[in-house]
Amino acid sequence: MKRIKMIDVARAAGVSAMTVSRALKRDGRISPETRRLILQKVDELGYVPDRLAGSFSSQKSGFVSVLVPSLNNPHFAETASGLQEILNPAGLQLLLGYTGYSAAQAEYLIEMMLERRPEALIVTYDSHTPKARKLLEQSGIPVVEIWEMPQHPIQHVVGFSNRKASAEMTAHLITSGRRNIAYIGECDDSGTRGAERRKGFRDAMRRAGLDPSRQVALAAPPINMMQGREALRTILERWPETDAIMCVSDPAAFGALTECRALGRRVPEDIAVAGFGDFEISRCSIPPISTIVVDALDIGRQTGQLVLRLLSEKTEQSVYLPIAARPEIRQSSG
Amino acid sequence: MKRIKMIDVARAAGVSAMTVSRALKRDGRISPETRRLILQKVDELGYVPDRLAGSFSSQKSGFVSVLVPSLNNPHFAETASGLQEILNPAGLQLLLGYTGYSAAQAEYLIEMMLERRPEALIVTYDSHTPKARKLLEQSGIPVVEIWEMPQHPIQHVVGFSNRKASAEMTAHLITSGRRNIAYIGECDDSGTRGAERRKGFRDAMRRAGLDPSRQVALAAPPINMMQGREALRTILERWPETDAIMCVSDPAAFGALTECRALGRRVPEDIAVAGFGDFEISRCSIPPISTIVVDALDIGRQTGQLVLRLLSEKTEQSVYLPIAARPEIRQSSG
DNA sequence: TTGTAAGCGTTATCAA
DNA sequence: TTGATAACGCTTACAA
Repeated sequence: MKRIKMIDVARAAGVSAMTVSRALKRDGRISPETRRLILQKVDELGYVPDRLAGSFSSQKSGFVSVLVPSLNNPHFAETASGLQEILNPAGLQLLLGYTGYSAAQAEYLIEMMLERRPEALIVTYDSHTPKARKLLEQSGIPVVEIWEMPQHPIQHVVGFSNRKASAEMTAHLITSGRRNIAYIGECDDSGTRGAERRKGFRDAMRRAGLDPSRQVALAAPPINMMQGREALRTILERWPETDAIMCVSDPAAFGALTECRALGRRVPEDIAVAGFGDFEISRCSIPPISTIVVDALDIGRQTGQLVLRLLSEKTEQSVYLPIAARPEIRQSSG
Repeated sequence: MKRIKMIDVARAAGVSAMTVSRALKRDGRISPETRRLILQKVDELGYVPDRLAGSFSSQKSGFVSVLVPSLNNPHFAETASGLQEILNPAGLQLLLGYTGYSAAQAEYLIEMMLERRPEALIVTYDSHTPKARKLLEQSGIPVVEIWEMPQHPIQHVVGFSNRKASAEMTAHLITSGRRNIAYIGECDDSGTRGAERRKGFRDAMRRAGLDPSRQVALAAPPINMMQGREALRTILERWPETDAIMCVSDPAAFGALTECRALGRRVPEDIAVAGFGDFEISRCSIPPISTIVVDALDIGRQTGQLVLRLLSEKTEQSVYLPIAARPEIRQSSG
C-alpha cells in the first residue's frame, strides 16, 4: 500500500510526469482534455502531490515564516489571520513561531525557520540577539518587522511608534487635568514594544513638567489582568495622590479598573485609567477604557500584501508602511 | 554570492559531505576532533542546512500539522504553546492552520497540510466535511483529535466531554436552587464544541425536570463579550423570571455579568452566572465567574508527548487520553 | 570513523 | 502541446 506518485498518475493517464505536473498548476501550456483526464485520474487514485519534493525541485518552499511573541494575544492572533488570509490564496503557507517574549527563543526559531528556506520572514518587533540580527540581515530574503517602527530597521517595516502613541494618550490625560499620573508597565522589557510605551509615558510627562517616576513593573511581558490589579494596589500605597493610571496594555488597565472598583475608588471621578491596544475588554468594561486603537488585522493584511509585492518585484529598497495608532477616548479617562 | 552548501563546508574541512552531515546531527559515529573542525567551518562560512533537501532525502518532513478554529482564543494559543514546547526539542516544527470555525476552510487546510507530508496531524474537534474526514482517515499518519471526546473518533483523542462538563455546571446551578436557567450559546454551531455544551445544558435541565428552552444564540462561534451583553438583554426581555445564566464560554459570561451590572441586577443575588473555560477574565471580574477549568497548556503537552510516542512506537491501537474538565465554583453562582 | 554511490519526487529546461 | 533529461542538496545504505 504505497503512496501514489506523480508517475503513477502519469501512467494511468498515458502521459508523462511532466504533463501531470503541468495539469496540476493551471500552467496554460496544456490541452483542456488532457488536463481533464489527468485531474480525473488524480481524483480516482487519491493522489496528493508531494510539496516536499516540489519545493526542493523548484527551490521555492512556499513558506512565509512569522515570529510573534505570543499567540495568546488577540493582536498577534489577528495579525496572523490577516497574513493567512492574504498569503494562502497566493500559495504561501505560514510557518508560525512563538517566542514567548524571549530573545533566545527568537534566535532559536529564526535559525529553525531559515533552514526551511522561507520566501520571506516576518518578525514582530522585539529585541534580537546579535546572532539573530545577523541571521536576519544575511538571510537573503525579504524581512519585515511589524508592530513598531524601529530606530534601525533590518529591512522593511509595517508598524507605528508605540512610544509616540503612548505619549499621546498620556498627553490626553494631562490635558484633561490629571497631574499625578502613574504608569503600569512590565519589567525585563528591554527592547520590547512595552518599553517604547513606557518611554512615551515619560516623554509626555517630562514635556508637561510633571514627575514621570510613578511607575510600577511587577511582571515580565505580557502583564495580565491580575497583575494589573496588584499594580494598582501598589501604586495607591506608594503614591496615594495618584489621579490617573496609564497602562502598557488593556488587560493591565482592566485589572487596574477592577481593583479601583474593589477599593471603592471611582473611575474616572477619582482616578482616570487608560490602556493600549483596543482589546475587547476595553470596549466591554464599565466604564469603557480609553485606549490606543491599532488595527491588528490590517497589519497582517498589509504585511501580506507587501510580502507578495516584494516577492514579485525583487525591489531592493526598504519599504516603510505606517500603521495608524490613534487614541480613542472613552469614559474611563472622563 | 551563492548560498553555502554542505559540500562547501566539506571541502573547507577536508572531509566528505557525509561527514559534515554526521557532524551536524550528533550522530555519534564521528570523532570529536572532526566534528569540532566541521562545526567551526560551519560557523565561519555561515552555513545554514537546507531542511527542504534534508527532509526530502530522508522522507521525513519534521512537521506536525495543527489545526485550530482560532488563534485568537487563549485556549488554542496555550495548547499550541504546549505542543511547541514538547515537539520543538524533538526536532519537530508546528505547521499551524487556522480554520475560523469553517469546515470548508478546514478541508482546504487539511489538503494543504498533507501536501507537506507532516508526520502527524492534530485537529481540534469540530465538524469535518466528508472529504476532510476521508483525507484524515487515509492520511497514513497519526491523527489526534483534541478538545473533545468525539463519538466516532478518527484515531487518537486527547480531550474530554464538553457536554458532560457543561451538564455538571448546569447541575450545580440547579442544586444551588436556581430554576429558571437560561443559556447563552452560538448559532450555526453544528458539530462544534459549543453545540456539545448546549446539549449538556439541556441534559441537566431535563434530568431535573426543568425547562431547557430558554436559549439565545445571537452569533456564530466564537461569541464575544459584547454579544454576551446583548444576549443577556434579550434573555431578560423574553424571560424576566430568569434567575441564572449558563454560558458557552467565559467571554459570553463576562458580557452577561457586565450587562447585569449595567441593568442593576445583582450577581449572584438576583441572577447567577456561569461560564466555560477558565479564561483570565473569569478570575479577574467582580464577582469572579464560576467556570469549567480546562488545562489548555496540558492538552498541548500531553498531545505532544502522545505524538512523540506514536511516532516512535508505530502503535496501531487508538489512544484516548482523558483530560480533566472540572467545575470551579466562584462567587458569580453563589 | 569515514567515504562512495544511489536515490528521494518533483520541476526547469530544452527539444520535438 | 508534450516529452526526455538533468538537476535540486541532502541522507540512506553499504563499503572501506
